[in-house]
Amino acid sequence: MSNRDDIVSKLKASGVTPTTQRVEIAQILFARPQHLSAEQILKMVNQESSSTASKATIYNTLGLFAKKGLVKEVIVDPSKVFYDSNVSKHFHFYNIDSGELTDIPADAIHIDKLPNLPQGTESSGLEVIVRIKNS
Amino acid sequence: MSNRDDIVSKLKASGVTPTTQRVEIAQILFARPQHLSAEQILKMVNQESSSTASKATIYNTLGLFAKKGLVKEVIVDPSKVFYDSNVSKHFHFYNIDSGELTDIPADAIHIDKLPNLPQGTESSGLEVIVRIKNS
DNA sequence: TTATCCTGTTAGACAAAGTCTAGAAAACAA
DNA sequence: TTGTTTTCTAGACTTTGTCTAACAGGATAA
Ligand SMILES: [Mn+2]
Ligand SMILES: [Mn+2]
Ligand SMILES: [Zn+2]
Ligand SMILES: [Zn+2]
Repeated sequence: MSNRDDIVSKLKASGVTPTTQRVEIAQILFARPQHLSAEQILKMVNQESSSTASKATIYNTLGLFAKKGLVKEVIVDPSKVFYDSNVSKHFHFYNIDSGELTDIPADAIHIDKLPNLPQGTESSGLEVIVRIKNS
Repeated sequence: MSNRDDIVSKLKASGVTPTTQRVEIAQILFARPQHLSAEQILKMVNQESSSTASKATIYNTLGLFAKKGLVKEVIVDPSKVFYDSNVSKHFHFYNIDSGELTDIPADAIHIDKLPNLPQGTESSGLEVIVRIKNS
């Protein structure tokens, strides 16, 4: 998924017009499963890449990707959102000392008995976060 | 737990000097199990109360209460932290449409098989968030 | 071709949450 | 009381993220 044509196809398949900026951002994100903040992506686009993108475009694009299901927002740190390029079911360790976010495979946690949702609502995602600290 | 003396005892028991401002904030928080943001508490202290407190004191106090285990920070909304006056084990629904945070009793979810923690780390809390939306 | 339209990008102003600083006020100890 | 420490405070500051209004550039119509 690091090939430029694959990225373009992936965006098209999700109904996202593959502009220069979006393809740049997607190439960074989809190079491998990872957790990046908007600020990190902004820096990466404007350092390692040929083309550039503004802050507004970074946020617009990440919001669009999230809406289209291409990335998942992970909210574990009050100071910034992480964008996760792995959208398959999995959970997270969050190291509160280092700020490091790491994956827990879906099959490493088993949840039986989920509660009934409140009236008039439907599920929009299940999150499990194991906060850890250095010992 | 709405009695002023009880609040003072509770703070002392946790090693927190019961100053005027801390007792005010604690009275609001511990009146019942609830989820409040720093801004909400700031407003409540300066409207419904005899004494007042500054923004810095609200944040200092909430940080202190969290460190002493009197409240639990709940991070589900990227724009603000919720302070939970219920520190016993339980989980949360977060309605992304309304911003409402509600409790899931501990016994409504059963998790067996928790993953091994990464080397050199220890657990600091397990969070389960069921994101919901209005249907 | 040229005008018009539409979508996306942009700089930078703006908003909101939270942190920090330096001085004032309380609380405390002797 | 006097000296010492802790707490409180206003407001400047930082950071993340949003908004606006202008602009670019490709598609399309005439
Ligand atoms: Mn924020
Ligand atoms: Mn509960
Ligand atoms: Zn992940
Ligand atoms: Zn709760």
